[in-house]
Amino acid sequence: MHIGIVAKKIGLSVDAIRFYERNGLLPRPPRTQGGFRTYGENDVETLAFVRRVQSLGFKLSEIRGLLSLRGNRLQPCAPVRRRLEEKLSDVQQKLTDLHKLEHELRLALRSCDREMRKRPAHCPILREGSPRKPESAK
Amino acid sequence: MHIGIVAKKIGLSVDAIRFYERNGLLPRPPRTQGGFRTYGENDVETLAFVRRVQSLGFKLSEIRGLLSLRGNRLQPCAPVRRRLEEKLSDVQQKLTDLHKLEHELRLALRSCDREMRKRPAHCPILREGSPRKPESAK
DNA sequence: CTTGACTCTGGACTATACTCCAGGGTGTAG
DNA sequence: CTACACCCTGGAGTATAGTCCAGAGTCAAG
Repeated sequence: MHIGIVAKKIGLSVDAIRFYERNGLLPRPPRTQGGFRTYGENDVETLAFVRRVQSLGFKLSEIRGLLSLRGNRLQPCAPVRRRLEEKLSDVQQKLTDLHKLEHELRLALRSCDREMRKRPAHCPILREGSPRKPESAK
Repeated sequence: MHIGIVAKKIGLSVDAIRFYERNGLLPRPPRTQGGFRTYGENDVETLAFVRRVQSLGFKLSEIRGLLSLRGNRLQPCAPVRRRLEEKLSDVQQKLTDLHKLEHELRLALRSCDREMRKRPAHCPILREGSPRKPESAK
């Protein structure tokens, strides 16, 4: 299979596949005399695996680590589990942060609303520190 | 005030302040004969504002927009409100996405756990597509 | 005036995950 | 054999928010 076929099969760009190869996410495939890459089914599966764990929030650098586990004859669950747990706790941290942010935004909106009813042309958010004035006093 | 003092006051690096200036987040201050930037209190306030809205999740490019509102004599709440709402809905979208991701990760962990009890050396995550084998059949 | 701390500019570098390009070569159907 | 689609390499570019650097100049105290 030439690279374009593989790209179509898994919904990646040709460039992305070559990029993965350069970055050690896909082994260097055999070439034709002319230098064209020739892929087999297992390459397609590798790429599918990459996509899947990427959708679980793993970065390419982390996926490299997973792929090396995958290359062993024994495929122990434990290290994978550990990585999944780490990722889960990252996600939970982000959720916490975003919840806080949501709260902050709601507070800001509320302060906007209160002020808008009274003095709609004096936004309390904007007035936290005012811009350089044209040299009025002193 | 020289740049270093301002940097210390608001907890930014000197480089960051110059970076903000280059990117239109801070007006170009007057200079000494020797070319040193000289800042006033309003610059400190502007920078404090930048930090604050940044902590609300706004990017520098968005902050530029807010700053231009801030420059008006009238400081209408409505456009600020609109931006806050947009940001809130972005955050909510991200929360939704992350919740989904959390769910996916839990599923993956569970499938790992089930398998680990039975065949601890055959991770189901890794086995979704297997690596290139040394040319066995065909 | 000397010294030491500070500041100036311009440009390169960081990480992430790719995309896009030119200028050339290859594969294959007809 | 000729098209034409496809592929090759290497390098540049994208967005984000800065950091770090060299080499030079400046400020303020003593």
